[in-house]
Amino acid sequence: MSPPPAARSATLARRPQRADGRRNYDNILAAARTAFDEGGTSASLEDIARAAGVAIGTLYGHFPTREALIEATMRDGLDQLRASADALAETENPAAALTLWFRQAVAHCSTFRGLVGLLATSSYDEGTPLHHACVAMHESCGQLLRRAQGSGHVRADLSPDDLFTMITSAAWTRENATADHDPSDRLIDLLLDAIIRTGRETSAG
Amino acid sequence: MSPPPAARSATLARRPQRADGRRNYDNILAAARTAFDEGGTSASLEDIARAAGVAIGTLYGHFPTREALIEATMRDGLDQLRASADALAETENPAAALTLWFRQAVAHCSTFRGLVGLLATSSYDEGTPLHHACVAMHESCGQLLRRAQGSGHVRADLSPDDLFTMITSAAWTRENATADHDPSDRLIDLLLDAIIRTGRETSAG
DNA sequence: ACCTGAACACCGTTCAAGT
DNA sequence: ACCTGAACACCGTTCAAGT
Repeated sequence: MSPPPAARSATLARRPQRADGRRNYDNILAAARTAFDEGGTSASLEDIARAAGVAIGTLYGHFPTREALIEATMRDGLDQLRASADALAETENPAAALTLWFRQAVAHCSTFRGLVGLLATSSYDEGTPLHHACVAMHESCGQLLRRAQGSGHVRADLSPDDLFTMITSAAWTRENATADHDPSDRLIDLLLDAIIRTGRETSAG
Repeated sequence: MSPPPAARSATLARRPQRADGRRNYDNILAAARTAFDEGGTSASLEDIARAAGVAIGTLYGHFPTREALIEATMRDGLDQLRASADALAETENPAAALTLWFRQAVAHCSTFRGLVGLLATSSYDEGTPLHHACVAMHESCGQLLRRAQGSGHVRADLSPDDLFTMITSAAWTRENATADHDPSDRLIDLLLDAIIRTGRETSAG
């Protein structure tokens, strides 16, 4: 009765087989990155198609929804973020690993204006293109958090979800920052201060 | 050479003198509150005009920009928030006053989806309709913060701007919450934990 | 398998004409 | 002073026709 697994990811963009399709796909993605970078995730799709040199129907053929296009532009970056968590989980100082990854995660989530809002709503909404990315981020949060808590440097009552909320709220603050005034770094310091207890057991508890 | 004070607030909506205009103004405001409540601050202005029983031109006549309309729907609420800060500044427990007002401020800033984003960008952008509200909030932050810091219950390196950033980030988190999952209360607790030091000097330091 | 662009729907905003 | 609604511009989205 339930839909096959493929149906869940039916809205996800896939790089086409044919050479001309792949070229268009890549051009649209490149144009989208530029447009989202300048105008946020609500940038005009017609402008993106025009900049990519394709008809608007071609854009929709590859990316059925705006969110699918956004997801595709972020896929590599979010894969990198997960890889970074895996690598940091092997380093010697769990608290330092957590704080470093926290800052990386905030940077990734504030890549485009509007992105973090999508991440926040995708987190508990299965079937959205960005849901998978949110699950991956939760897993990375848990991975680094458990180790940091095990070493006694991070308050034990903190959940991966708490960490995710802190990251997205800081990313939203950065998203709204201007060159003149960016309170996000200070907010990150305050948030990390709230959860990290330095100078406890030095290492292997 | 600089424009007269009136020019600054030229974009602010004013309740008209004539009876028919005042009736339309009030109807538009009521319709806007309903629409923003349901669809966020990007709700259709044509729908609002229709619900208010006026032509679209009438809406623009009273509220030259979307932001002016949003500001008008929030004016009373934000005045109340300032009055609440003034009242709480007279109570005996400065730390309790600060935490209580913090929660009230978060609630006000998350009245409509999209509002807090406007507040964040209006904060350092003079001439926007909501700038005055942001200045008022900063003043309330400073008022309650100074007293709480004076009593030794709040870390001394915290600025009114830090507090404002914390409030908006929590409000954004609430804005994106669903009935199933609202991490904003927990985030508020973590943020307040980060700045409040309970059990120090009990009262008059 | 993929591309095209006309067609439709919808909305923001302005403004000349009205009372 | 205030109201009206047609007019224009712009964009999202679909789909029949093409290669």
